[in-house]
Amino acid sequence: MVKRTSFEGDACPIARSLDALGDWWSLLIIREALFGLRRFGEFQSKLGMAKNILAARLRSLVDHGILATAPASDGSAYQEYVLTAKGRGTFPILVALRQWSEAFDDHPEEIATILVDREKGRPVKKLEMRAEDGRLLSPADTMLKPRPAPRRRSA
Amino acid sequence: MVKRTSFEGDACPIARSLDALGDWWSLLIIREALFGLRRFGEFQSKLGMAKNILAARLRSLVDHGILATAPASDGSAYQEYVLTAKGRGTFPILVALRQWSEAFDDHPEEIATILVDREKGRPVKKLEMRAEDGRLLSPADTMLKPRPAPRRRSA
DNA sequence: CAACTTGGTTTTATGATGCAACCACTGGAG
DNA sequence: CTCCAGTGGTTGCATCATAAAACCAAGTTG
Repeated sequence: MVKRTSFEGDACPIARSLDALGDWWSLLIIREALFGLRRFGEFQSKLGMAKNILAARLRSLVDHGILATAPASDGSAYQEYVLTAKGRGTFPILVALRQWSEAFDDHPEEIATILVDREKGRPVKKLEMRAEDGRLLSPADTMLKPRPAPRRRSA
Repeated sequence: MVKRTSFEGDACPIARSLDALGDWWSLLIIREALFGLRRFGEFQSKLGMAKNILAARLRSLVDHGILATAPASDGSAYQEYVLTAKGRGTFPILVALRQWSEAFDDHPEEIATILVDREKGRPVKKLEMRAEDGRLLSPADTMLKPRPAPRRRSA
């Protein structure tokens, strides 16, 4: 098989995430969905992507439990795509991508929008990694540990 | 053009990030680099990917300023790939991907490792989005604002 | 029911991916 | 110096994914 190597069975959680949303469009679709878009045509016109690709991505996202199809909403007999909890859970990923771009992009002046706290209108703070007790952690302060064996009985 | 639509010129910072590291391998390469890998062969054997793809990805990452080639390190005349500051700055993205998988994966028991605080050996806290003043923010507490116009003189 | 919109699928061309084979250079043994 | 193994790639080819455009069916509107 020459297929595009799926990471589904991989033990690395990063690879597993990428398997679900590591392509060129999925995260952008989710971004628009978080923004309130729900309809096929809305995604298509906002993102300017080919309709067949959009259809394939939406199907994939639904299969992965990131989007769900809702029967209606505005009365019409059409269908909508709404984020599940799993889908909304990608928000930190999007924020991290955004902040990385803001911090390191070679042409930051081309970035059109900033993410702000709705109440104050001020930019949100950079994401920080903290220990359970609240200490700020750098990458070097962390390490990977094997996952503790699950309790042997089915649970 | 039928090309794989680059987002380089896009105004959305998420798209810009994805343009640099939104393919199937780049983030995994960065992950291994953060882990300490530096040599072509190390990446190749650890990730099990084709050498031509690895070469292309490394070149792309170097072009994007995420990796840099260092002349040596252990005396041998070979070359190494080391993360730049921009590359190390992707750490929150990787953590966000990892945590998303930990929180929402359908088969979490297959995840082999957990990210822990080196000092205490306890899992790191989930990433949180906070306002400038420290208030915890949910996605709904945020909004996008147009970037303030840059000071008009070249600066 | 005719025309238009919405939400797709099909077709076809091209770029990306993956594997294997091949090649250049290093470094060491004889 | 020569031979040989290991490192670090590149090149060809087969296959897959992507993109654009054409097509199409159901819903909806007049």
